[in-house]
Amino acid sequence: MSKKSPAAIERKVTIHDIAREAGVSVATVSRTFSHPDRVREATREQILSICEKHHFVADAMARSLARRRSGFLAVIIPSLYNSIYAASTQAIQNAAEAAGYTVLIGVSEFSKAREAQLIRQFVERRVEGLILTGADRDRDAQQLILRNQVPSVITWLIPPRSALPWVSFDNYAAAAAVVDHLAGLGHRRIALVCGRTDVNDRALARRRGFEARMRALHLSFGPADIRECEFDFTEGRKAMRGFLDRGDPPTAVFCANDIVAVGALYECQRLGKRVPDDISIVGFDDLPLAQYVFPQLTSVRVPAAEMGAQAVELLLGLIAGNRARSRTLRTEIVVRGTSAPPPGA
Amino acid sequence: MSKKSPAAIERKVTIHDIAREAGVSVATVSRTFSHPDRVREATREQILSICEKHHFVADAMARSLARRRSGFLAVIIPSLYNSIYAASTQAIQNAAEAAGYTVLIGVSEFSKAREAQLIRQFVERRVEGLILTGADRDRDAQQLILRNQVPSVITWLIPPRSALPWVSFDNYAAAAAVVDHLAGLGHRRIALVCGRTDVNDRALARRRGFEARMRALHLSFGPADIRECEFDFTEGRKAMRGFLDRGDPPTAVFCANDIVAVGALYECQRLGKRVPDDISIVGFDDLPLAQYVFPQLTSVRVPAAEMGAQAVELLLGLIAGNRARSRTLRTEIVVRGTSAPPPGA
DNA sequence: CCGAGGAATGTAACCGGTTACATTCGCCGA
DNA sequence: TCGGCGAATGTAACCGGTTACATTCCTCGG
Repeated sequence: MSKKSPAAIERKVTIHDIAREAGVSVATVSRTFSHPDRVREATREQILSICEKHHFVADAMARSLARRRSGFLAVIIPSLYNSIYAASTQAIQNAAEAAGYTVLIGVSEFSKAREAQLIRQFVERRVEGLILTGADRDRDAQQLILRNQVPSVITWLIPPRSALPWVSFDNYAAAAAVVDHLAGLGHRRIALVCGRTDVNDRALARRRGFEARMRALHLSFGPADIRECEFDFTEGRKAMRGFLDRGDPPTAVFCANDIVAVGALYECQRLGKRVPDDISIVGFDDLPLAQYVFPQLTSVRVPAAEMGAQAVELLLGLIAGNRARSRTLRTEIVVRGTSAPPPGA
Repeated sequence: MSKKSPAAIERKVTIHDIAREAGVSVATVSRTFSHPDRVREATREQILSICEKHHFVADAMARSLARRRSGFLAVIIPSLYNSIYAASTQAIQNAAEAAGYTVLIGVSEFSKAREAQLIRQFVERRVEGLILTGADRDRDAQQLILRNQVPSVITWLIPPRSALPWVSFDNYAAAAAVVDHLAGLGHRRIALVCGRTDVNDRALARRRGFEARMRALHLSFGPADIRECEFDFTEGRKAMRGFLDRGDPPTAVFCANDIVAVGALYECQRLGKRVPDDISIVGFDDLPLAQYVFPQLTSVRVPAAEMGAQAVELLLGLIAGNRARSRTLRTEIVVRGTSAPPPGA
């Protein structure tokens, strides 16, 4: 139907063009989209058909500016590689989408500087809300959030004391529960492999939980029983190797991350150590991966998707002006094939 | 220094506020950020210190509108769970960031409708460039891209014929190479497990490559030798079970995805089939996971990060008005412990 | 001493929408 | 017949920046 116009030179069509062609004012065109009920049906249909004809797509940036609402929510996660964040991020996406928001995803790569940069970018973009991972961040970035009063929620950690609300499970308690599980099976010598506590406050919380419960149960452990490393398969192997090389290796190893746990498991198998007969291994996160290995990995299930969804819910409340009500979610140990009583028990 | 003003009522500070306080025009304030060299140093420093004092953060949306440049690049991937996309996406992020762009990530969840919706959103946001996965998409969405002349690049697939340029490896050839590898080891009965070819044109390309090379080598195969399924561990187990239950199972199984391959491997181990002695398995993507299992998985390495980086490079060229030069990247079979000559060879 | 010319800054239009308020218009009841 | 009222639409300011062009102010050579 439509005669081809010289597409090459065609400037982007605006509501002014539409208004001119329809013989109405820009206000009417605008209303056709924003408040259709306030435009007579005949007018509306005529305008819509002209828009159709020119493939008009309204400029969301201009709209955001005029409405003083960006329509953006942002989330910052440490890594795309660890698929545990996929679950929470996807849940965030879905919940945000349902509420009409677009989600900006920032990946900090465990760097405070990078995270600060992302936060600044997001504030510049005037995100309406922000979902953060952990609570340990650059001072200026934190100030930026507070001063600009960007509604924010902390996830993956219950912050010790924070100006910001949270939706998270309790890393400290979850780690302590793993110690209970292993001690309950009869283990006395339990080692820990966790993330780098200097750049990762979630790892720190897990470590503290482990240490506290070990002490409470009068189970002795020394510096050699605790290893910090990146979330990496090879690191898990190395850590396990380190334990096994000792004169009196632990009978159980708690890896505060499944990838590391699988690395540890692999190393045991390579060295002829039977899991769980000779040594028990417990992971954390309950990634799909935990079920892919043989024997399947005992791990701590974390409510990632639920956390994401609830974080958005809380955030929407904050944006609407409600008071913040932090939420603590439950974790659960999924006992599978890598944890059993110690040898000779 | 600064006297506390009633923070609660404080409206967001704009360049007008800054200009007033500094006794200059808004143009000078704007220039202080956009063209610092065009402002006298004394003036600039005074303005900057006032900005500092009020924690002024320029509004990126207003800036985008005025400059007619959103500063957004967008990428659409099918899933966050498959960590192979993490690598390309991260590379895209880094390259885009380096060029001063912010990346919008869209997850289509293998749905054409969802993808179309994302594309529309991105066009509304006036993204300056778009990185797509595959070439099989909603007609209207495709039209939207073309008519609005959004610079775009297709990744993960070399499109059969497309108006859009691509940066990808060759799924068809890579699958054929796997057949060569297995046939070279002496296998004659080779089965395939691949993704759902109705919603995934990358899976289709792999399947076609498999079929073509099998025929070229005069290796017979029937419908029972090919299974399509989701990228899922359990699906891999089921598929392998299906093959093993037959009277004459294949001696090699090519899984066009590592997750599925690991599922297949797991099922073999569970049923007492030795890999690779009794049966060979080859995966695709060479995820980190491939090295986590025992024996380690033979798989096809795909240049995900390189693809992402080059896609951005091409995109930046397109945005700058250069002609599109599609690029084809190389894949490589990484031979590990799951592929060997068939029994009795 | 004067005018040219460049540096610094100001003026105001503009980006593409939204919306408060004003205006127009038709209909209805008094 | 007329004022009032609500629905439909128009007018124009505004969102918060950018920038072309104009203006002001110096410096300096002739």
